[in-house]
Amino acid sequence: MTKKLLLIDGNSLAFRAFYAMYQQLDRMVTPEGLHTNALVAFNNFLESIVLPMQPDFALVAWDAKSGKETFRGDLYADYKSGRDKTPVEFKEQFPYLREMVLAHGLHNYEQNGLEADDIIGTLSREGEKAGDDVIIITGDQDLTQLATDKVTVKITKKGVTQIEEYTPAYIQEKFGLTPAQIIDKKALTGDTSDNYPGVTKVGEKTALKLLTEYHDLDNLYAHVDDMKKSKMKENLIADKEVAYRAQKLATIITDADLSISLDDLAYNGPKTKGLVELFESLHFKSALAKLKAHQLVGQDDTSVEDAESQSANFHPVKELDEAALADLAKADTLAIQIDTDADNYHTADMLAFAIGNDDLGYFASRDFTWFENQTLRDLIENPEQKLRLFNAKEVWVLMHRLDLTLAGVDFDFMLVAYLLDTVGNDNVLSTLAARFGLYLPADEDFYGKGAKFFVPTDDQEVFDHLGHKAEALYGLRDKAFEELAEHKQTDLYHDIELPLSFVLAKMEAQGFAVKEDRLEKMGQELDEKISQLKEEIYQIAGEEFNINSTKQLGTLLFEKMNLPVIKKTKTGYSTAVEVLEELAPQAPIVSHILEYRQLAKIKSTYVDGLLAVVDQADQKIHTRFLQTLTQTGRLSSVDPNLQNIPMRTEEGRKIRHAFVPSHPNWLIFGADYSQIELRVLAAITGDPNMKKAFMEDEDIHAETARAVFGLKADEPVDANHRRTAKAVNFGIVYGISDFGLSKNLGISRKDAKSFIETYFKEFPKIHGWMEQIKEQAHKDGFVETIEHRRRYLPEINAKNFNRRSFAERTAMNSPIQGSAADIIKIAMIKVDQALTKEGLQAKMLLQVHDELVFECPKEELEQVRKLVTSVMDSAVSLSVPLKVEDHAGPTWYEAK
DNA sequence: GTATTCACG
DNA sequence: ACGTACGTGAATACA
Repeated sequence: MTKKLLLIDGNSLAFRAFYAMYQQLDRMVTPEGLHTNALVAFNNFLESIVLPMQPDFALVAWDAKSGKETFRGDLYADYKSGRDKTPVEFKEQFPYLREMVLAHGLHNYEQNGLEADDIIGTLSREGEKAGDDVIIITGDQDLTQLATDKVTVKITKKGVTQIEEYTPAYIQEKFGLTPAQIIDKKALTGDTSDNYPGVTKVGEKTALKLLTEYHDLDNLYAHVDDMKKSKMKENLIADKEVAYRAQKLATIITDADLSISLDDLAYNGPKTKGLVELFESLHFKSALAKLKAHQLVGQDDTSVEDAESQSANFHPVKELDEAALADLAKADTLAIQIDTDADNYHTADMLAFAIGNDDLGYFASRDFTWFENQTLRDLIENPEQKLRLFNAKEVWVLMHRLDLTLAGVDFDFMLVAYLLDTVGNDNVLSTLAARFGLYLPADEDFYGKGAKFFVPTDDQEVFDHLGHKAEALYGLRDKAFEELAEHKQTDLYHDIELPLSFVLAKMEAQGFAVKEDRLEKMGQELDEKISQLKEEIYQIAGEEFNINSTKQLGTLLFEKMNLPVIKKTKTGYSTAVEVLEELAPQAPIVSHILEYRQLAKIKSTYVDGLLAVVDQADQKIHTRFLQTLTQTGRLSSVDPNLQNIPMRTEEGRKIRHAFVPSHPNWLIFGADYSQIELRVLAAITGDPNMKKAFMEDEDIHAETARAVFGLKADEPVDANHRRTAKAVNFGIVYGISDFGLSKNLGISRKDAKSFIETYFKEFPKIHGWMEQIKEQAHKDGFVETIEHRRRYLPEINAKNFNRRSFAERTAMNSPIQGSAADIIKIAMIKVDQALTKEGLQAKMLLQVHDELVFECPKEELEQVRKLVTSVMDSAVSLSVPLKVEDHAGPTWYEAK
């Protein structure tokens, strides 16, 4: 059988790898200070390109370390000179690249006096002679000269994992040249990157023309005297020696004397132990996780030698039976895992569950009628039996669907992992467990994703998958709690996040009642207006086009109508609102487009979008709050997002008319914190001027205007001053920059800068805090909220100005936004407890960052109002009062 | 899958 | 000199 020989151009690929991930250079550093971007990309290359090839022989060729001492350097002193110095961040990765090659089961080779090309050239001819199929992988087009019917040259394009295949036929098609002519083309043109010249004034085009006519360099010079008189002819004759020197420089050696032969290059697959050690030393968490998980699933074949069988460390997983359940029912502590076939646990099908602990073992089943069994029901509802799981909120809702109330949760690994590190959190058990050195196959690998989702037909495989997850959860608890304690986050977890997850679960299960007919009627009215606008737009444009396409709209406005280009995106013209608003006075079509956009958005996202997710069983919308997603501690809301229902425009706000109480004679009640972020800022900075404004319950933006514009205490503040001051306050909360403020206010950067300076003079402690929090971030690498919620800022010390600046603004914003999030979370837990304690029927439905929405019987309104507002404004004790405003009405429209 | 736009706090 | 305001999710177009 034909053997496969793989030859890799190490230097050119490593170089590509380094620059492919150059943007991430600052982020990819080991604790020891080693940059790993090229290593990561090179590893991806080896895994995704080399591994699947399964060659019989494989070699990575490297340039000799002393680059100049090749015959090419002797031939031309300036060969490859004038190149930029190799960055140290790249150089330091070289030794590890070679180790990586070995660990992946390939061989390294380099030889004094030779470049990687020459090694590859020589071995490719040897392989060809031996009848092998030869594959060369490189980032350098020069190697295409080696292509033959048996030798394919693969060149990476864009990074190192996308590849273009060069066969002689493809080279002919693409360049119009044979592989040998590629050398002669360079003889004529020279090579700027290797810094040697060709014939004067001959470039790509001329060379191609000459080679088409004369085929090769020798033939060209044999006939050069017959050429018509021209400057080019003179140049060719004058530079004949230069051309032949360039030809030699460009020719890859194919008969070098190497101290290895093909037989030394046998490839037997990756060396698992070596890879594990390397990945550990390089802190390649995800590669390590993948590797170990791979072993666990048992997908390893002979290509992996001495695989340590980690799966032996897991208990066997048995099918649940009565006897086992009886034992489990007596246990104090258990881990539980339930798998579903989709993310949305309100509607997903439950696939299987596993339960157990290290003493009793792990048991699983695909039969959910087990949850009709009283022993299991009692276990789920018993607060004394401590459960360890992943995503308590999800499990609560799933149990709720089975008419059970989950109790006794002690350890929710998803919450804990989020609190420990929001940055690395992906809400996936397998990757989070890997951070603790515990390796599991990922659900995506086990089930597949999207259209390829498939539950293995072998139940035992499924039982193992779930059982191992349960066992991982059981084992992770102590170590994870220990880290929580080190972060001083134990209270944050026990007193805030864990109780909150049940409050949220109840809110989600409760749902928000929706009048579908109101949405439908709005939809019809919108449709009419939208088609009218569409007609008018087509009329003015003089043609029909897709108004939703920014590309087509851009062509119309900026090419056909020649309107001025205000802003560009990376793919073309920007047609965003601020651009269109600026253009509107110049062309009447633009205001029509703006109106069309607004209405189309309302129709598609809100009318159609919401109608599509109304639960037909109860005419309610059940969102999911993501509790472990945002970097600041806020919640987010999906499927649908009920935290961005329109409010700012009347047209959009009407959507809220469709959100109603779930019972007749009930009301929607909303309570929101007034200026919570600025109050938090005043409290944590302790700035006396800002605190005073809040303690005296002044209009904060007006007071800011007085301070910044030097007005007297009783002087009236004009609207413009107040607007400016408000923008400055916003800017302060976002981590101010003069650029951002100037853009927002449409003023010069100089003016913006002077506003900020005056602001900091008037509120000196705010300035002091801003400086201090940045310094702390630089020192610690993270910032914290009032409840010790932590946000790491991996780019706080980046060399790249943009990335570093962004991290610094984040350092200022996160403690403010995050502390506000802490406060409303505490309030939610307390409100929930108080409503229960008072025996009220009112239900909390939504949280929108600084606002809570309830439904309650009309008769309860006054009591609920007092209870909610008082709990909210006393949720935490700050040196600044919290203020709560409230509204009530028959629909959500009126309750804000 | 990425980019753009726009809805909210 | 650098060139961005902070935090989200969903719809649509387009490759």
